[in-house]
Amino acid sequence: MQKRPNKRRPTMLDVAKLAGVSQTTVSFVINRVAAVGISDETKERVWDAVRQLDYRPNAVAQGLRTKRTNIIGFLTDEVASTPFAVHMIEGAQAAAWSVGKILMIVNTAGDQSIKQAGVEMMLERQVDAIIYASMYHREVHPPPNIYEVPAVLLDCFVGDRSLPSVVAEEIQGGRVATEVLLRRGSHRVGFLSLDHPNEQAATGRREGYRQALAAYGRGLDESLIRFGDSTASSGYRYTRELMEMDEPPTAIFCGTDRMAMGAYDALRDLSYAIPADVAIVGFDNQDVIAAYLRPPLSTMELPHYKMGEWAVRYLIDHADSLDMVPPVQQLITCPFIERASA
Amino acid sequence: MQKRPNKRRPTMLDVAKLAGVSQTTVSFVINRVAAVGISDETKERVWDAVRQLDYRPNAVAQGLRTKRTNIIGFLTDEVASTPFAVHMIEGAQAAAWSVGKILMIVNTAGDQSIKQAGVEMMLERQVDAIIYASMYHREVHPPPNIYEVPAVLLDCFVGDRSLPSVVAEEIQGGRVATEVLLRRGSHRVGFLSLDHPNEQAATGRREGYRQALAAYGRGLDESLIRFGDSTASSGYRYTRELMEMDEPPTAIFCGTDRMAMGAYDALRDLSYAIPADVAIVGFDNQDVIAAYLRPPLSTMELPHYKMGEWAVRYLIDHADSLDMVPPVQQLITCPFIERASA
DNA sequence: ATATTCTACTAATACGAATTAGTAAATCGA
DNA sequence: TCGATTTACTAATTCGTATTAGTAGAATAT
Repeated sequence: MQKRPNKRRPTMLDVAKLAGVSQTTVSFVINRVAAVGISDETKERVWDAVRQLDYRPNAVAQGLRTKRTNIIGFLTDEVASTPFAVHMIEGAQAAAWSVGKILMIVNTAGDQSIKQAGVEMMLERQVDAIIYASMYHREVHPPPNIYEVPAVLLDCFVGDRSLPSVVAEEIQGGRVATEVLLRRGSHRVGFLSLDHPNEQAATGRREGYRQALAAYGRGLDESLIRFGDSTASSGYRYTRELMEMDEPPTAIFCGTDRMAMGAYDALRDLSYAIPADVAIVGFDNQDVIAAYLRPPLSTMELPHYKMGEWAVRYLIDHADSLDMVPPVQQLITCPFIERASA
Repeated sequence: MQKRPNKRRPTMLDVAKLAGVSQTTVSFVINRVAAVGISDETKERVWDAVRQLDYRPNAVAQGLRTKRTNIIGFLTDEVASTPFAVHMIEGAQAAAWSVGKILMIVNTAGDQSIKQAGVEMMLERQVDAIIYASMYHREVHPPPNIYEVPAVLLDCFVGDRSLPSVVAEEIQGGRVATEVLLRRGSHRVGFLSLDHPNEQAATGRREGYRQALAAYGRGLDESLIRFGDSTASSGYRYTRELMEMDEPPTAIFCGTDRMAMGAYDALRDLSYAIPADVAIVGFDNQDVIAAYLRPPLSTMELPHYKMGEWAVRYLIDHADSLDMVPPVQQLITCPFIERASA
């Protein structure tokens, strides 16, 4: 049986009585209100009573009175498909915790009506702000009632840029990844691209690839590019295609680590050594995969944790001034994680 | 700029005025209090006013008055190290959502003092219940104040069984995994075991392995067992060791999918075919890995989602009776996911 | 000595909803 | 036909805290 004491929790009034002062005084002491004079002796008595009763403030009552709940709503779409993106939640949670706030999470599983209801529920619960997170960088269409409260978009953005947002710098990531490959002397750099035409995660990395090539005075050779989804199978298939060309690439930039996982298998089946014959750079730095492939995968890290942190910090620092300034569109750099594949 | 309307949200009193009734009546209508007679016509007027003003109840005020917040606290340790375990959160969230409740998540990053403070914060916020989740099955020591509120342990348990808990049936999982291997005729089944002596995830799977062997009339051959941590490197090293024995195993039960990932590499390096030469069964059914190894990995699924669901359902169904019954220790079966490695 | 300013508190109220205890008018019962 | 019900509401209170507006009494100023 659960030994749960059923006695009513003490309130400020209980503390006040025990300390022989008014509830008002208790409130002043506990909240360290400086503008009011309370003798040290009284303060001591109050704190003693607090300790004796194990008094704990009722955050709900506080919330009602002050109209601040110190709760930040966190709305996500499909976490399932991208478990590594939970680092966004971790980052946000840590940042919130460090300033005494807490996250209320609703996972909408990609269902638009639940999104709407999710925002609605958060508003009912008087969250101080909302973070609307996508599990991969793309345009989103949050329910309109999100504008009722300070909000920031995490790893996504709205078409009219009417909400602040933090996203990964996909273009820079794509560029750096490609440059790493180019720099080690590969003249033919293949590219396994994500095929979603309207998602930044796909288009940004592609643009970065193009820019790097251009910086090295090369044009885009369409025959070196393949489009697929973010799976190992897709990576396997297209890597084989690439390597079975007359003049196969000597390096491949894989749009995601999962594709890289497939690429590894294809190269192994075709007896190519990594990185000796073909160098590989991935994207995402997905735990569980990147560090454990053999050889360990060099890849671009998606700064999920940092983005999560940034989102809540921004909310906390600019809660009041949000409607005074144009919504920031923040980019977070993707660091290159060097391992052994390039 | 964020187009955030600053007008005060309407309260019940505003609705009441517009509808020409008392606040009490509005409350009765909105909450469909049957015991009180309200004419249909009046109800209509109230609902009209609600719609006109876009009235939305203030859950904080409700919480203060009713002493139920419909918030369930969810305390986790290191999510980071086991991203696939977020399915527990998903399951819990979905179950909560389906009955109008919501999750408040705090990630303690394994720090005991934060755990304590986390529970404290949740109690301050008047959560209706707390779920204390571990990212892998083991004994835990939750802060004592958790007993102040209905609580259940998720993928963990306390030594004195004083709290209800849901965990994966590790023994059954280990047994089934081994039986699958035995059934296909392998006479020598190797085992890559987790080396944590006091974690069920380790000991349970080991015990299952032993039971299966016994059921087939075999004893434990210690030479076929290796102890390592849950990484691909560890899986690689010990699989090589096993396969370089005089009489190598013809099947290997890997304590985790990550170990299996390493085992695949080792077998490939030694030119053994999976499953023809060596059959493999993993454990966890970790997304991103299991389905994408080549050949796809047969493995035991850790029923994270179900455990998460169970936890909140249990809390909801038994909230009042928790202190009347001995704490349930619920086991959830690990299903075998057949793919191509065994 | 008296008006003024401090010092150290307290009384009263508000936050937004739920709920208990009524109440006026209509309906019923015999 | 007159008291008893029933119907359809409303007034007042409560939840636990923060905050504004006071208020005695002591210290200071003039």
